[in-house]
Amino acid sequence: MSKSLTKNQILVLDTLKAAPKPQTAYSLLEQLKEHGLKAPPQIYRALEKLLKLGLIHKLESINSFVACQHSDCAHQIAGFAICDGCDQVSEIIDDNLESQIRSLAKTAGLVPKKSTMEIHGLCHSCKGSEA
Amino acid sequence: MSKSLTKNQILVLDTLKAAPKPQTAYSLLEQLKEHGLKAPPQIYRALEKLLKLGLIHKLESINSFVACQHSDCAHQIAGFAICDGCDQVSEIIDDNLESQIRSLAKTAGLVPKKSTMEIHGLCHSCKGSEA
DNA sequence: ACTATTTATGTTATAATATAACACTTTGGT
DNA sequence: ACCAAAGTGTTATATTATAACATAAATAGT
Repeated sequence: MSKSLTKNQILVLDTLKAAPKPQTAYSLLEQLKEHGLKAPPQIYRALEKLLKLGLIHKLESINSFVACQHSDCAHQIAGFAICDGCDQVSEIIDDNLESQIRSLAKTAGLVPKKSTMEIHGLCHSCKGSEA
Repeated sequence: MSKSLTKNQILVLDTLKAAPKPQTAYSLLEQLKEHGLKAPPQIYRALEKLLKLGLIHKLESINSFVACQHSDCAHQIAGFAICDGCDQVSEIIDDNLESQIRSLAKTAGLVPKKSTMEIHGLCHSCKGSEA
């Protein structure tokens, strides 16, 4: 029943898992050309499926994708801390965040389905080496 | 000293203020053609300035822009509740959210600069009229 | 096993979003 | 008046994402 992934989906997921930082669809395509992938839809379709499965996340603010750093975020609400210096991203799962979001949604009269939370800034190491 | 806005900036801001829902750069351009605007950079440049002034916000998850619903969000952290049914957006300013974000950033070892928080779902009215 | 249905594939083309670069003008400060 | 900073108009192009179509593979129902 736990349908296994297809070749393209595995290629994309493995590339994301191996990447040190978020990748755009086109950078994935570039890397996967040597594996026979040729056109954007092949990437976008795999990404779409992986997103639905909660195996990867899209960072909306930088049009990029990362592998989920936890086992499976299918129904979790995650936050992301993104360093604008080195592009390092950490995924934050936090119960408070989740309840906070529910409460905000309620205040706004919205039945929440999906949410994105992305914090940009500088990590300590990049902060240190500023001009 | 409080530099006033230029013609293009005012056009874009007024259009956003008058809009019932978030607008893309290109829909703004379309609407402002009758006022003489002709090319994307004219819109994007105005948007960039208005963002910097905190007079508008960008909704990263839908590549769209809204006028700030408060006086001036220059240094505030705002959340957005977006109805996927009718595109209605409400802007949420919440002290808890702000401190939550600071705390998450701290946990991730990040000095925060800017953040986005967007909740998608259905408003009560759209929820009611579902299939 | 056969058939229908769904899901994925490969491909070409194009849509939608955003910026680079350049020549010129306006604005504000001293 | 002069300089510097910010804005303008314009053309071209980069980047991100999807439509559409023909085919193939996997899944499920009977």
